[in-house]
Amino acid sequence: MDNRDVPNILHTMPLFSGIAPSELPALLGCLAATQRTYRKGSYLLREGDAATHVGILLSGAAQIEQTDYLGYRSLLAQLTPGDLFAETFACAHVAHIPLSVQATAGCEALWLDYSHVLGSCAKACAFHQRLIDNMLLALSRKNLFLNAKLTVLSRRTTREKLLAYLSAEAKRAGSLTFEIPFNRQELADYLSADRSALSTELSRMQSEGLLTYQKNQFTLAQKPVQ
Amino acid sequence: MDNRDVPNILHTMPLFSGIAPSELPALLGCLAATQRTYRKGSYLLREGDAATHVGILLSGAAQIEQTDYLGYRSLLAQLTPGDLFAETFACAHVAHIPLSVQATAGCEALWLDYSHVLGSCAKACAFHQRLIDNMLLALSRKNLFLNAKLTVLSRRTTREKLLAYLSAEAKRAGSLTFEIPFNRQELADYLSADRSALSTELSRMQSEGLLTYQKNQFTLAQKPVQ
DNA sequence: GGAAGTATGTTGTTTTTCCAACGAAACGAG
DNA sequence: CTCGTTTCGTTGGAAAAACAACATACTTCC
Repeated sequence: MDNRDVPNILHTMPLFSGIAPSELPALLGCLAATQRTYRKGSYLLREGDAATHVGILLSGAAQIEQTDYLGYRSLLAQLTPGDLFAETFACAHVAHIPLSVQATAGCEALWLDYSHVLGSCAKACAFHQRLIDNMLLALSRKNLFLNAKLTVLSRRTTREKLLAYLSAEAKRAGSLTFEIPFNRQELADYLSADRSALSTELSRMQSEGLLTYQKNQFTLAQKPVQ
Repeated sequence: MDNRDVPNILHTMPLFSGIAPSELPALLGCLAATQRTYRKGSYLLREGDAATHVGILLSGAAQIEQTDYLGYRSLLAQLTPGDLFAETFACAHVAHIPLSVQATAGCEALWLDYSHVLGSCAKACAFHQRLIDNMLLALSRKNLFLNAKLTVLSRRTTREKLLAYLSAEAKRAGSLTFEIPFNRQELADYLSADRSALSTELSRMQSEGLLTYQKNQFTLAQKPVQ
């Protein structure tokens, strides 16, 4: 792949961080990278396809869908340029992709052969190793994110979910006072709860002295002495 | 590390799968592996420790604990011999471990320096690459597991959680009839629901014709014609 | 076989959440 | 400033889940 052909967006992707733009063409060559264009409505991946490649959305938009055994479809994610997809299945040696990726607009995707990602190239290039590091980084970060969300969602009541979420945020901020990146509706969605019930629970907790808040700024009360 | 000193359990660990027992001593040397013994009650890792190493529990038992910002402790996992721990933080380049690992019995652990895991060794050994592959495999498998659980837990009602879980199991089994690996209490725990409410919901769904079950064997009804 | 223990289902009550609807406050555009 | 829009809190009734308590299998172990 010629230097001029390397899409700009790759330079800002976490997957290629630490790799000089000048090295990218050689690396993409190593990886047997191929680029394809898709029309709106066409499929980048179909359920059952072999999980041999890692995809990168370069431009346009696409969405990930899953169909359960009864035929009900659900939307798992919206992809925007720079997003990686299908990487988990390639890494996990899953034979067949259990979901579909459909273009919601005309789009372009770059495909990397996972066996080339993993197998060190004949030239044993240093940036190849960096790529693997970045891949491990991406997977483990996603892991941490999923774990954090799971810790919250495994609580049963809205109050417990809130306390789990807020104390995690306090720990991250290193302070009992902190801001959250969600508005009420987004927080309710994150906690899988109803927005109005969430509002009610929050004001109840405030009246009980568990916490105080204004807009997105929360302050947790100290742990009561036991 | 001498051949005789390689703990047997390593030979059956996914992390070392595909690596011949005869190669293990050299690999462990590459990785600067060190072994330590811990007394019951002592800590293998304390919150705030640097995340530079990956741990493997060789014998005994330990548990992973987390303390939230208010000082409440919660138990995250019980470790048994062969379990990997702290690997996500090392891979994710998290500076400080946000949890503690305490020995619940006398135990032994093997520590691998993550920078050695990643950096290919001077000898560019083939089994080193296999190790990285295994690490990616482990992380992505965990990822798939967390994702599956999250898909279920993000449903709000017990009925929706059940349908999400059961249809995922049906898809995995490739049949509308399948067995689940949980008893009722375990299923309730997995779904973050109450066992008796779960039982009630199951029999209600059966009476509505959504599914049938005996013990752990479930059969989902066909999707109703729309 | 029988006793003890475990797993599952059932029932009625209490608690919590959902839902729909509304009002107040904040915000932005014209 | 005013009008529309969005966000947030509040309310009351409906729905769902939790909870406690008990009944009924099914196991296991002696």
